[in-house]
Amino acid sequence: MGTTGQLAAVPEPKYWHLRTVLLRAIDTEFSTGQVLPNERELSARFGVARATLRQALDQLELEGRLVRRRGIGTLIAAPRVGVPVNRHEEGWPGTARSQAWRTVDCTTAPATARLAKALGIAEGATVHTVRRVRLVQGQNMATESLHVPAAALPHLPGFRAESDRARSVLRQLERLEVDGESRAVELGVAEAEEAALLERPPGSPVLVMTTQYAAAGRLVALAVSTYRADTCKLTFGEAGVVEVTPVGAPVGAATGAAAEVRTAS
Amino acid sequence: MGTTGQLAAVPEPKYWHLRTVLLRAIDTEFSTGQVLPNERELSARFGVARATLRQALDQLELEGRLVRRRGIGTLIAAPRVGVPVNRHEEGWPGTARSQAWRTVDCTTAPATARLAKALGIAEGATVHTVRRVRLVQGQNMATESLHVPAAALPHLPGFRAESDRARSVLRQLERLEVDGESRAVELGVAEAEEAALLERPPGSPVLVMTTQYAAAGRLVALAVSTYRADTCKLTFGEAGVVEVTPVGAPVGAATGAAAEVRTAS
DNA sequence: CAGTGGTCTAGACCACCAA
DNA sequence: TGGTGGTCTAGACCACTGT
Repeated sequence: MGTTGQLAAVPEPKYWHLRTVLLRAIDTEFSTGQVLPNERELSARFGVARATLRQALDQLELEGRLVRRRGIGTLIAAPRVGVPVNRHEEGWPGTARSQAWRTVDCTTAPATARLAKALGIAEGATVHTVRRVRLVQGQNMATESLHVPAAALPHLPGFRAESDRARSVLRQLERLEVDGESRAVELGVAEAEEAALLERPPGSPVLVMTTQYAAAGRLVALAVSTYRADTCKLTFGEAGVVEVTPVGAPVGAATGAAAEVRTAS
Repeated sequence: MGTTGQLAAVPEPKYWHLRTVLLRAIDTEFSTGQVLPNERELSARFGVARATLRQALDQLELEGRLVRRRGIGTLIAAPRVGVPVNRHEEGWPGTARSQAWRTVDCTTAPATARLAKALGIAEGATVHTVRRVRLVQGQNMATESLHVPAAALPHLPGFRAESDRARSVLRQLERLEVDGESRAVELGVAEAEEAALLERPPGSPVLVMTTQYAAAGRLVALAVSTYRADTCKLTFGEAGVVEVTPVGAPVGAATGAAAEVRTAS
């Protein structure tokens, strides 16, 4: 970024060209955690309006390359964290490192039309909903709403305090023999409470993962998880693949490198 | 949207409030394919600058609720298409409905440092790369670069024309007994050629899926796929889950409904 | 051609943070 | 308090679309 940033007259928009220039600078002249010059200076240096510069920064932030902090500055982001979303590794309550999840609250209420349809139950049927937050490296990385029809948990003890009920629901769920899950992943934005739980402003991009858990041919749970898209990379592992040794290196070792192939090559 | 759009003094930004108002209008007063009033009229109606209105529309477009077409207008988007990304259903070359993929080109070249690391092979080793485009309902929904070390395809016939070579690589790949795959999904933006293949402007959000295929303990292929985030919802099915009948409805039937649970309950 | 969204500008003020 | 990013404005011009 030593140049004064000449922006030749090109057919592509200025902000896109700017993004490219900045991206190269990030890759070659900066490292994680460093702060970029402030927006007013950058826009002056490149001879564009601040709004145009910000459009370029918006792109780079969406790509997870920058983090902007009000009052602080614009920093180079750390590479995205690979977050395993396999039930047997992380997702299912109580399994192994389940400390990663922190229960926020738990409600028991009749299903709305929407929820009933998604769970394949009658509208108004009782459903337990556990909201949780997933912590990765001490950071809130995801929120989840876990919906479980009361009918799927026949042995649930009677009324309890909210935190106890949440525990009970999760424990009962563990005992079911879940024999399959089907998932969907799409792009979304964090709204009010969700955004607050993720410690991000409303409108922040998230990866929305919808998981249906089946046991004995029945749909026993529906989880809707929202992962911070800026810092997360969802990884779907298969037990069969991990730990084998390919031509040169273990498959696991290549996992990190694989995601970087797309850029520049 | 009958009101003149009073924007009370609220702690939240105008564009976010606007988004909420527009979202409700979209849900209640418009249907797929309808065109919204133009930006200048909308901004006047809500008493904000056009740039502010556009910020709200940007959000709704990111959520896949709107489609903006230059020269035409802003339309209500169709619900996202669920795209199966299971190897046995769609992903693997030649399997079942493989007509869905159209080969763009095929190159054979020494691996760059980056690619070599991701494939676990030596830098400079020969790698076949097949670029394909995935068609869903006649639309280009994804691009893919499939990297295969030449060493993994010992029986590949000698030199051929490009299109023939692509076919050969895919066919050889089918014959391998792939016994596992591991995936990662993250948010990205479409760059130049990629954007062109997806028929979207540069900078459009995409879901980047990185898949490693293993056979006999070796990493035999690396696929980097970019799916249009505006119109795609990636679905990961499991053979075990589909076609069972839960309490009220088949699991499959609930798949579409599940994704809508997040909004408004 | 007239109408649409896409880009860009120059400036203002606000909310937040560190010192 | 001074500096940062976040929001908002009013206006201009461009690129693309259909008639």
